[in-house]
Amino acid sequence: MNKLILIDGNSIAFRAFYALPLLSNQSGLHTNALFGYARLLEKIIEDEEPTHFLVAFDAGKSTFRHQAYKEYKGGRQSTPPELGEQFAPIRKLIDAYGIKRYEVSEYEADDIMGTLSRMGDEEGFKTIIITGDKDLTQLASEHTDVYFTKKGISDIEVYTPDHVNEVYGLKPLQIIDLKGLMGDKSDNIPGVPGVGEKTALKLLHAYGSVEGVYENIDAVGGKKLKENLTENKDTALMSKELATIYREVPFDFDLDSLKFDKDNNEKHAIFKEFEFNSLLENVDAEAAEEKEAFTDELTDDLSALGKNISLHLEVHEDNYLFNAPEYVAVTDGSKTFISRTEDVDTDELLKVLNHSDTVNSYDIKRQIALLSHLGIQFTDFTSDIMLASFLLDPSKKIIGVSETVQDYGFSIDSDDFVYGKGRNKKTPTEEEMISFLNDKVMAVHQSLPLVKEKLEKDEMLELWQDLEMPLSKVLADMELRGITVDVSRLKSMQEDIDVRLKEIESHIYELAGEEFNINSPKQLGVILFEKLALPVIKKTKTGYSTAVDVLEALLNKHDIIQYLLDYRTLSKLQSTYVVGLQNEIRDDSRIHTRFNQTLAQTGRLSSVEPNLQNIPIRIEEGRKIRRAFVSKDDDHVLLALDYSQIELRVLATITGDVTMTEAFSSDTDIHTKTAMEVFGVEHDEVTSLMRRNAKAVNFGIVYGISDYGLSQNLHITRKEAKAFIDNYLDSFPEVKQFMSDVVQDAKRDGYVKTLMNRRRYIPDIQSRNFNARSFAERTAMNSPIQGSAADIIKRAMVKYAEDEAAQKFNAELLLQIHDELIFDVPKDEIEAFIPVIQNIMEHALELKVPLKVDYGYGKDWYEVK
DNA sequence: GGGCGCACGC
DNA sequence: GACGTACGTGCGCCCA
Repeated sequence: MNKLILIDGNSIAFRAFYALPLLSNQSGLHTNALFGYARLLEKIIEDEEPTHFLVAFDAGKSTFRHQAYKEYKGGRQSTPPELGEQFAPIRKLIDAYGIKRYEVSEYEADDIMGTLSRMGDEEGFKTIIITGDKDLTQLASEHTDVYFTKKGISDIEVYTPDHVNEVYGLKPLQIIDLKGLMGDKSDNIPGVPGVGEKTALKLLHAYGSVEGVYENIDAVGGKKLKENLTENKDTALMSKELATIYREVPFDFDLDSLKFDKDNNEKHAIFKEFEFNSLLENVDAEAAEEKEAFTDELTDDLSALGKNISLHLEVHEDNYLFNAPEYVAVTDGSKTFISRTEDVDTDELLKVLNHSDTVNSYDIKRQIALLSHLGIQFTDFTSDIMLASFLLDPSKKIIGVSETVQDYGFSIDSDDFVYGKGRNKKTPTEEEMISFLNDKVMAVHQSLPLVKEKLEKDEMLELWQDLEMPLSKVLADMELRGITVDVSRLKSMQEDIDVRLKEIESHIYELAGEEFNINSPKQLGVILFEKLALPVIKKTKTGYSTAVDVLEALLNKHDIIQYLLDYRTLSKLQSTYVVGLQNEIRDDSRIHTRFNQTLAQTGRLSSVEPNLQNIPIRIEEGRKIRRAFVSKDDDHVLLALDYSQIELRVLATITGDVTMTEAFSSDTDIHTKTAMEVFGVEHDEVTSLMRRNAKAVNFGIVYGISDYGLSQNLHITRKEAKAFIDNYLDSFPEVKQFMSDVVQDAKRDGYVKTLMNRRRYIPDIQSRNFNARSFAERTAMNSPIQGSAADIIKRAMVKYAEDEAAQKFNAELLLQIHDELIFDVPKDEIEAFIPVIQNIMEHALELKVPLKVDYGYGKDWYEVK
């Protein structure tokens, strides 16, 4: 039987809001009404199993009732902002459930529901109306129940005609007469003065309706009551009319279009956004029950698979470099091979891979490394779902196959669910793994066409196929190769620093008058700002700030400060680098970092375990760490090549700024040139201070910092910083134009893009919050610059790997540090190799200005400067 | 185990 | 005037 659910959208929102304490999610949105709503929807869907569903909202401020009586619904308290902000998300929530919603000016939700319930009655539907408004009970009928939410929203009172009779001794339609006589405070319906519920019911029991009361007015007892009734006859009749739900709203849709399918929804994503963790678990559990989604044929014969396959090697640990795969799964979309790794014939597997037309996967870099554990050298993957997903929206956190394929409508168990987390960690049985991996590899396989379609639509197919995928293979090589580290150099540094730290420590204790944990900002704060009573410069959320800039401001106030600064520098070196790096050296005397290709919003890479993109260089003390990174042997050297001012060259290209383009074309020092323009002086008049200021402004442009950030860098006021930026923009009008254009683009499209079409979505560009919007604007301005620079060096890496001449050399790419590449090169090839790689880098992408690559080489990373 | 303060690079 | 201000990684501390 058809079952139609009609929800009174606004009424339930209010009920849910007042029923629950004020919750909010991490982005600061209040979510209590939303949560109550979601819980109600869950309950209704579970208990009632509706076939048709609609949520009706009040839309118009002026309905036909207002025209009849302008005070209608007057005097209502205004909606609290904490609830107001939830109305739009509530609509989003309803959409995510796949539930239709409707609102129309002129009519109220009551009228929409009244009309639909009439239509339902006529067509033999069972209809349930859910509301927090008793007026609606007038709609109860043989086929229509009215669910009234009492205190809270989960406590429901069901109004059938019988129950209306039990409660009021009336027929449902007489509710209108009841309101006509007694009025309704909440809707500002007046009714008859002096007539409350008791009197009204008495009158209706005797005379049936408002009209009946007046037909028998002489029989009405009580002088005052009769007088009131007589004097307010018009009001009573009007009140009745106002309370009458209109059941002939003209719709441009029929009941059929309200069809509801509980399995067709996007609940998972929306629960995540609102942080409804308890509901999320339900969704995951449901998904687990339905895990027979892919009931496909398992085969133990790899060679039985077709030519278009997806491969997935599974190991739970993050670090694929040092953990061998436990299972191998391969599918062609209809037959799937799954086996424990030790039972796989690796020769057979390699043969199958080599003879396939296409090999699809999720995270091919990981797969390449895992294959190498099996002695299989295979890199010829044709697609990578993970990389695609990242390109489609880099703000989406890449977690795993399950979370990614969710976007393409596949619901499979998450890794966290299968392997457990924290104290619930578990080792799944082989049977569980086979079922899990079958889902996983099938979901990866079946996502591919959808992924490609989206990439095509967003014009990123090329970026994916010709840049990110080949880059993944280059990065796999680099990770597997590692960089040689001379542990003895770190050991001797460690001993040296240990001695010096102890020495500094004793000075600090002496000056403080007691021993304490210098590494604890909390304890240090007490010493400095309470015991030594130094002035508090800055506070953090949790107490006194003891950051470098604070300490520097206190330098001349107390002798302890210099020791603290030295201690900080040395202990950072010791813990993170000298000791930290030793812990990462493997049996091959090398460090194997991993590059994350799907994290940084701008398209940059990042590096973990360890991070080799932040090895000290600025301070001599720290720079010595680089002595530990050495060439593979005495016949090799390390070669470092870095792009000079790549971001500003990109900026010159994107904006077409004439002055800047000219400066780069003639290889002028860009910071000096900037100073000349900003300060309006000749070349020889640029002081070192001017150049430093200009350099900081350029830095700000590249990284998208605010006037505040610039003021902090230069130790000037925000006003002065703003003046610098304004001067800069006036000096480079094309840059100024670009900055305003790109913000407009972001507003229009919702995203900005790089020279190679990499996107970054900027939703906050529309924000009413000044800070959020300002930040979004700077992001819009900066992302194309930094992102294009990332595109360029990535392209250089790929071109290098694909360049026949370059590959003839025995050079090995070791590291990428945003604008720099580090190679290990045979000594006898170095002179010949440099121009080849330099040329590749400088022509990775043709800009309007030349790209310039500087280089240095030596026996270790310190020497390459 | 997670949040925070801090510091390193680009 | 708004009130927190490039990104990312990793360390030690501290609290649960």
